[in-house]
Amino acid sequence: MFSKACEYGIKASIFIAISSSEGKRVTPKEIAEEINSPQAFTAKILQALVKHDVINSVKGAYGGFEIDKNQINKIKLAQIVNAIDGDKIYRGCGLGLEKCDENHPCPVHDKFKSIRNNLQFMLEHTTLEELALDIKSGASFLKV
Amino acid sequence: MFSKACEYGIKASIFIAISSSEGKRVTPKEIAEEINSPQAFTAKILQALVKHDVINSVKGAYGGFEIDKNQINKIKLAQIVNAIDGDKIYRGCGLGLEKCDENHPCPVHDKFKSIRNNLQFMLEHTTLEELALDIKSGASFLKV
DNA sequence: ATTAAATAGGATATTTTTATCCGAAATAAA
DNA sequence: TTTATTTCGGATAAAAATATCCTATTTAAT
Ligand code: FES
Ligand code: FES
Repeated sequence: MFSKACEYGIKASIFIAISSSEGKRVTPKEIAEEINSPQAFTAKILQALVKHDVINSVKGAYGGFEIDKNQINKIKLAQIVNAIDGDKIYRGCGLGLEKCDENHPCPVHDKFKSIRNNLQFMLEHTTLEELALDIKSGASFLKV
Repeated sequence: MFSKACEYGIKASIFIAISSSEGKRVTPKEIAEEINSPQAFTAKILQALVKHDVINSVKGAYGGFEIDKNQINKIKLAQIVNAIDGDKIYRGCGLGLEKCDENHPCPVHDKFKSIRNNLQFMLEHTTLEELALDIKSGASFLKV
């Protein structure tokens, strides 16, 4: 469904959101440990998220990654997925035709489109805040 | 969403279904042309579909691939996906946790599960026959 | 200024997926 | 029986995704 890079990106963002809500910046090392991901690869993904203004980075000593506290309830999963995997989830054809086109649909277009719309709606309406809250309360987990 | 191999497998199966309904066997060459896929790679996928009893192969001159005429309305997309990509679509965690587990859910488990269930239902209820009919009538397309 | 800690980013390596190639085995027709 | 055609299956090759490594740059504290 999502690429590994995207999975790491989502989990990392949730962890950064939690830390930022507690006023702490975090390093790629801490993040990788918390979400059980390869550190250097995760660092690359964090760069992409910074470039797309999902998270913020502070260079130098006492630096790290953070998210503006009052942005946490505004950031949607869709932004993260879009920053890393692009919009091929929405634009691409489920059977690999050049593009998904109402006027030249593949055999599963209608059925696929409805599922994809559900996915899109979910991504566009799920905030980092709600996911972070579930982690904090122990209702969900970032690793194992 | 699906692997390339799976996309080719689905499109190939639809084309074989159409040909078989007209009493014709087809070769990997014809299939690859019809679905715009790499021939040798497609042939490998056809082998997997044969092994999983989705399609039938006849070796030797005048041989090729076919589907038992009165099976076309019984074969579900789920069988093809399962033959090629396995059951990781259903079993796997959306965020890459070791397994998708109600008692140890990832942050998107609930939301993801409902979408995945829709997908599963769609795959388990869509037959090769209905997809083949749409191609025949010109309502959908296998390439470009 | 110097130092230590941190991100940025290029280069490279590994693994997985996708794709190609070729010879062996099977089969129908001549 | 010979030949032509076709699937089967193993061995590679190429491309993409994932992962690692190393150096440069930035920055806060001393
Ligand atoms: S054309 Fe294939 S999903 Fe729309
Ligand atoms: S645990 Fe992640 S989808 Fe179920």
